[in-house]
This record gives sequence, C-alpha cells and structure tokens, in this order.
Amino acid sequence: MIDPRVLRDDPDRVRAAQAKRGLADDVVDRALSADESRRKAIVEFEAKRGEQKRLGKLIAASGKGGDADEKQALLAQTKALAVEVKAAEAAQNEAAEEWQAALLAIPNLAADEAPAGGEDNFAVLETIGSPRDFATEGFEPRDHLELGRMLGAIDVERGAKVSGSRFYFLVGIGAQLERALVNMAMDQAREAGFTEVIPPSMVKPHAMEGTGFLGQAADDVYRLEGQDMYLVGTSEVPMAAFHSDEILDAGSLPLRYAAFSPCFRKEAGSHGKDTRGIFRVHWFDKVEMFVYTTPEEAEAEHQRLLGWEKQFLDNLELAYQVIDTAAGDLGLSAKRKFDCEAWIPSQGKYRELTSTSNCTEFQARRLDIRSRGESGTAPVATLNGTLCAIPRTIVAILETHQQADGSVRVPKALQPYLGGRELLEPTVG
RNA sequence: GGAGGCGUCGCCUAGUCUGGUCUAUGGCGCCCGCCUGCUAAGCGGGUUUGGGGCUACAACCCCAUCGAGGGUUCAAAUCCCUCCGCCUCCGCCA
Repeated sequence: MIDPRVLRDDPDRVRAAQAKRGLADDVVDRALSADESRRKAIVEFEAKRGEQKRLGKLIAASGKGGDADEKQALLAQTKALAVEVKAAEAAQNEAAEEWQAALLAIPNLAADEAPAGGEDNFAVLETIGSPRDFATEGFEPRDHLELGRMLGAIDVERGAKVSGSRFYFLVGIGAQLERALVNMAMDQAREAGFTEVIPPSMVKPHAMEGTGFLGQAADDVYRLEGQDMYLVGTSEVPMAAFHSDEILDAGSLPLRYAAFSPCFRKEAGSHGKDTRGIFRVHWFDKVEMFVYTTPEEAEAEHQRLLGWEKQFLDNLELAYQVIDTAAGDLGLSAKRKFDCEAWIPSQGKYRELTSTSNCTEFQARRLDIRSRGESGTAPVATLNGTLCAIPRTIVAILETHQQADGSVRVPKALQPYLGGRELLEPTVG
C-alpha cells in the first residue's frame, strides 16, 4: 500500500507512476474520492456517536434519584439516535472498505531511476565475466538435461511420471549438489550477519495478500482445497509476515534473515516456455534473503543485497549480467528491482538466476509492521533478494563448467561442500 | 478428533458472576523532573495503538481500540453467537 498522504497531497505523482508502469490512472481518482467520502462519513458517525455517549451518561445519572419522567424522555430520544448511529457506522465502514480496496489496487511507486516500459525495456547495469566460447574450445556444449542425465543427477522422466510436467527428482550427485548449494548460501548469509530461518511454506491469506501476491499474480499461486491456505511461491511471503502486526524497536534494525524453503508456482502464464529440463518448474527450493530496515536505509540496503547475490554468483564462477528491471515488470510491491542473469550456454542468452526488490514501506503498510523511534512509530521498509534458487543454479553450473566428455568442473568455493570433489563425472553413457 | 480452561493498553495483573461512576486498577519496566559526594533508595509526573477535526504533520478536542467478527441493549471489557489463538488432559501419530 502506498502512503495515503502522498496520494492525497500529490496525486499527480501517483498518476505519473501509474503511467510509467503502463497502467491506467483512473484508480487514483477512485481512491481520492473514496478518501473524501470516507472522511465525511467519519465526521458524521463520530458526531452522532459522541452525542449518544453524552446522553448515555445522563441516563446513568438519572437512574439514581432522578425523576422517572425525565429518564423516559431521555430513553426515547436516545433510542432514535441509536438507529442513526448504527446507520452512520455502516456508512463509515462501507466508505472505508471502498477506500481500502482502491488503495490496495495501486502498486508501489516505481523509482525514478527504474527504466519505463515493460519486460523488454530493462537496462543492463553491468556484465561480469564473459560467456565461455565453446566453439574455440572445440566442442558443442550439452544442455543441463543431458548433463544431468549423464551424471545421474536429474530425472525429469520420473518427475513427470510421479508428479506431472515441470517436476523432477534430484538424484545422487544432483541431490548432493542441492545440499551443497544450500549450505554454501546459508554459510555466506550467516557470515554476513543474517539469521537463518526455516519458515512455513503454507500461509494464511493475509500473508499472501500483504506481500502482494493475491492481485494479478494470484493465478500463479496454489491454494489448498477447502483450507483457505496457500503454498508460498517464495519465502518472502512468510518472512514478510514474520513481523506482521508488530512494532519493532528502531534500534534493532536492520533485521536480516536468510530463509530456506520450498517454492511452489503454477506457472500459469508460461505454457510452452522453458519446457525442457528444470529451468522452470512447479516446485523448487530456495535460500532467500529478507530484510527489515528503515525507509532511509532501504536504497543502500538494496545495493548490499545485490552485492551478496553477486558474491554468491562470483563464487560459483558464473558469467552474468545485472539488469535494472523496467517499471512495468516490477511486480506490485517493488519500487525497484535488480536481476542477476547468468549466461546459459545451451540457450545462448542470459537468464534470471536471482532477483532483489526494494519494497520500501509498501508491504509493511499492508502487514502493519512499524518501528518505534524518536519521532514515534512509522512503517519499516522491507527488501528481499534471492541468494540461491536451486534448479536454475544447478542449470548454470552444469552448463557453464561442463567439459567435452560430459564431466563438470566443481567451482573452488563449492568444493568443500562436496567433500572436496573437483570434478563430477558421468556415470552413464 | 474428544473434554475442559484461558485470551485486558511492553510484561504481569484487577475488573467479567451482579451492563452505566471503566476517562480500564495496581505492580514491573521505561521516559522526564526533584532530591542526592556518585550509585541506589525516596518523591512527583508521564507511558496502548489507529483514525478524524483543527492545524505548523505542534498544542488541543473528538471517535475507535479489553484476541477477531457479529448480535442483544438507550448503553457491552462485562450478556449471547461464530471464528481464531494458547494451555491442560485423553485419543491418534512422524
């Protein structure tokens, strides 16, 4: 939820932000008029309610020793008023709901620095490393599925048999690879001062709504039948709701958490996209960084999160680029988003491996997370960033570090997590 | 799943049977001040959150807030209903 005061005092800024995302701005006027009628309704209700309370006291006083006629008169008067109070209250609630609905429909205001436009209008901020030149090395790179089959690491056939398309088994060295990556990510996070968390991956609607995943993104979310619960698509959801309805001590900020959880996604809008292998799947595990900090510190923290993501990818010796996502591709909650895209040899392009968003106070307002400082209470800022999404990381490692015979070189930083192994060798032809 | 108990302004707590003087009691903690070689003790005051009015986003006034929502009533922390959460016991279980 954006700051209602900004909407009221500077609606043109909100209109401009809508335009930058390529969205209509009629919701701004709807919110403004809803706010006006809401406040009018409040004044009305409060006046009537105040009068009711005043009369109620007189009745109580007349109860002892007052004359009975006077009490009867008061009762008649206040009885009629009670009906009006009830009506005024209903009107107030209705107006407040309308206002709330309009406000919830407005996405976070995109940063001035974020490029305008949609998915393809991103800006490349930097490129780290360079894609391997397999032509010069004299062999055709295999894709991760083929490599995974040769290593006995990835089994998508049985994944499909047991669970359907976009499911997989990690087997043998594949399973070990996941554990190694998770441990490496968690160790890095802990050394950077993060608190490790294993959150629940099923949540109530409020958590989903608060993080902004029940709007237009709802199609991608699994809802449990007859349970009014959801499977999370990212641990950003439980981690944002972790401190919901709390007032944090300003001195305790920033609070940095590294959460490991499974992620479930319907991938509703991506029929036929990335169908081969485990690049786009319905379920995967992920280590996610989540930070609560002050709005003033949010931008600097966003850069730090990006730095930690880059550190992890650097340690895996991957070639990647950092992009500044365009306003139209930000998602509801983010003010600005950076993606790290690793070079995927079999696809001949950079693909998203990690993503970090600065959600400013947007989620905190919805989830009612504030901090208490010198000048009272104020919403905090929340930020999130992928440290390691397992399948895509495995894809990038296998394809990037493969050799002509189908073996895969283990990046130095990962070796300690695989019992010192320097090479993964094919077990099948 | 069955039975019972409980949920009060940071923490603990009074109030709920018997609806109105509850503008929610007291303690702890915290903040400000006084006193005081220092510290402690003592004394005085303050201390939920959200919203609205008016405005300098101050002060002030008002409304809501006793787990959440609904109901009864002129009036609800208090009575009734539904839901949520916690605790105890039983059953089941990784």
